Amino acid sequence: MPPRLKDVAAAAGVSIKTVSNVVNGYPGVRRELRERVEQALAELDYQPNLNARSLRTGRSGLVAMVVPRLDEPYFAELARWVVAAAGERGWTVLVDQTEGDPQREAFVVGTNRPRLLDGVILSPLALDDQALLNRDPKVPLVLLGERVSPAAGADHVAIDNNAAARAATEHLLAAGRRAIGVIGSQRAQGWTTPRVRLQGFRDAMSDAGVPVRDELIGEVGVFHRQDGAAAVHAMFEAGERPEALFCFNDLLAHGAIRALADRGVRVPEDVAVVGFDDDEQSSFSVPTLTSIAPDKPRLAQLAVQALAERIEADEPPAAREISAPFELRVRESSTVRRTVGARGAVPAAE
Amino acid sequence: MPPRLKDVAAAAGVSIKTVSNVVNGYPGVRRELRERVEQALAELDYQPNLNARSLRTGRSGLVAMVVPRLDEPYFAELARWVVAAAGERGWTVLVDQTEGDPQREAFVVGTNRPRLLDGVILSPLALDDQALLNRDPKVPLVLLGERVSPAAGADHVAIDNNAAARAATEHLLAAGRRAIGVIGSQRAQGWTTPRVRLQGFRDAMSDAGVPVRDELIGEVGVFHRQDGAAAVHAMFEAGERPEALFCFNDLLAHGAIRALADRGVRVPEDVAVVGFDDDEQSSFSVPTLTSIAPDKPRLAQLAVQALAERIEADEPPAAREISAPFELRVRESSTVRRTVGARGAVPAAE
DNA sequence: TATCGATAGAACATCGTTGTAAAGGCGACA
DNA sequence: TGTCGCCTTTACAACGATGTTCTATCGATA
Repeated sequence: MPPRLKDVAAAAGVSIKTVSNVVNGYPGVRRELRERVEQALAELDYQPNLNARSLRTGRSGLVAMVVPRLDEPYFAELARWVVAAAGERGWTVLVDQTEGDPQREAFVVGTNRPRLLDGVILSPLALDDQALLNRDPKVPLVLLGERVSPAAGADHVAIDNNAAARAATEHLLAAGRRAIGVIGSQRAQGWTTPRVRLQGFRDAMSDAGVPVRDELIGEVGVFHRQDGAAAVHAMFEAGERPEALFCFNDLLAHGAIRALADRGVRVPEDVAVVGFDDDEQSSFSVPTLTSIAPDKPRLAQLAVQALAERIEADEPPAAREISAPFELRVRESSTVRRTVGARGAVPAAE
Repeated sequence: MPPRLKDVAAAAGVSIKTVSNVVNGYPGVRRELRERVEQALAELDYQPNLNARSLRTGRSGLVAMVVPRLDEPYFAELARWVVAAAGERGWTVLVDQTEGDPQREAFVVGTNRPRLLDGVILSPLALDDQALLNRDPKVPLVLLGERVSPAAGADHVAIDNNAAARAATEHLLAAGRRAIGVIGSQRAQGWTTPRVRLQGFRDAMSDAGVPVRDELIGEVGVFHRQDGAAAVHAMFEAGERPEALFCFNDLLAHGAIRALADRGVRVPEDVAVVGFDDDEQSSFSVPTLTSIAPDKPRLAQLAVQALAERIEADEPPAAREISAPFELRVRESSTVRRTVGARGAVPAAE
């Protein structure tokens, strides 16, 4: 029912191919004809059929952004920037969620969602090297966040997690805290992000000559608020009294702060808390949360750019390791709370 | 390069169409042949080319979920449920953001993203009736959330905003608060959601015989945290001292609570706060936030179902008004705070 | 004026799939 | 044994777009 090239061609009195040439901006169409065709295009309100075009050309202009869960603020914010960056290239983004299921992640990279996608940006949680090696090497793939083996032929875009964890820890040390714990270790799973962050923490503690107490390494199942709260309760019920907690993401930190409030423990007076991701909420929570802020727009832009290069390349290029900057945003949760009643600075608008 | 029906047919020694029949589960293929074909399918790891299929059938299995911003928790949670509900129907969801731009919203409904989509679920912010009337009536459309004119030939799925606002207000009245304000009025824009919620508030106040003071109607530009904070600061700087604030979404409420903390005003002792949307954060904030909780999984399911019915119908059915349940979740921000030091109940896991 | 070259436009095949219609095989009945 | 009819399978066209090849037209030059 919608107009086709054929209809436009009939209206303008030219061949189908000439209309196609006009639509695609090819040179070599006489001005007079071009104008006639353009008028017909406008009159019929022609819209190309993308399925037909992509069947013919092999390009769909569609890329997938795959995250564990859309309702985790970090991924939602990241997705927002990826959609924006992809839009600038004329791409449309299809967002999918894996719920952290390894099978679904493997599916995403293993089969080119039947030829519908030009490429995939994946934020894996559970994906292991094996699944990546089994993947279809024809699907341009960029990993955003979690590191997997660099041998897998996919670019990897992330911040330097070790350096970021060190920065967070050094900040707490500089504030005079010694009994520093972490929330977010995941010994059970083989995932790399928590491992790298934990290593950064240990490095900083070791450099400062402060011992790490294993009892202050809080284990979690996943990185959600309730896991952060549960880890804090477990730690305190075991009799531990940390002076500071470095949480491996902001959700864990908010859960931890909530649990501390439930126990009547003051933040930051009794326990300083630092998070990771700098979710927007962290600028508004009570107390506001000190956090590692990855440059999300830049991460998204780099991922989209890397994907574009892979899509356009004839031969799959070698896997690259691409790094984005981060910064530590110091807020109330790790500093001495300002006097109650004083009007604080308005949190920086993001 | 990937195998086509043609390749499978050659491998199995049958015609292309027979393979197609097997792939699509049509009856009337002899068992022996079917098994031979299935084996060939498995050996070649055949995946149908969706572009070709959809060019031929006119169905793509792709629907769009269009929201203002993915990083607003309410929309992110909703999107999560929509993706899940659509997945059960075998659909893939393409998530897009309008940033609240009326032109982009109009574009979404005005042109069938060149024939790529089977349908659209739209959470509009700024869309007006005019744009809806101009839309392409061929694109199955379901509106999720904001109400627009029912004449526009699109189904509308939402909770009863007036009743929800009344429930929130009555809860504050029942707690003995009288000087109740709202945060989230948007007189400038013509959007309906804030208008309906404001009306529900006025209705409840009027029913209770409590006067509404215009100075306590907080205007905002958009529904973000910083707007909630700014509205509170403006209200207090004008010398107002409300006993309670009904915020039109949770982001506004979190911003408001932050602003109250900056001013040394206690929540809920001095000011009770109620939000709307029941974002996950609201179960963990300090204080936890009382909020209207729309049944999001149900909203998503109803929207997907309504869309499916529209897609399958030959004639566009009449526009329907579909309602989902909500409930008021009472938490710390509107009740007397429990004694500091006591261990509170663990927030209900979602 | 005749020939050549360059350029604009058209005809055709093709991408991978599925609907339609026709062909093929088989058993049953007369 | 011949014919009819049913059921399975095949051949063909079509969805809408684009790359390739070929033809027609025009102006310029000898």
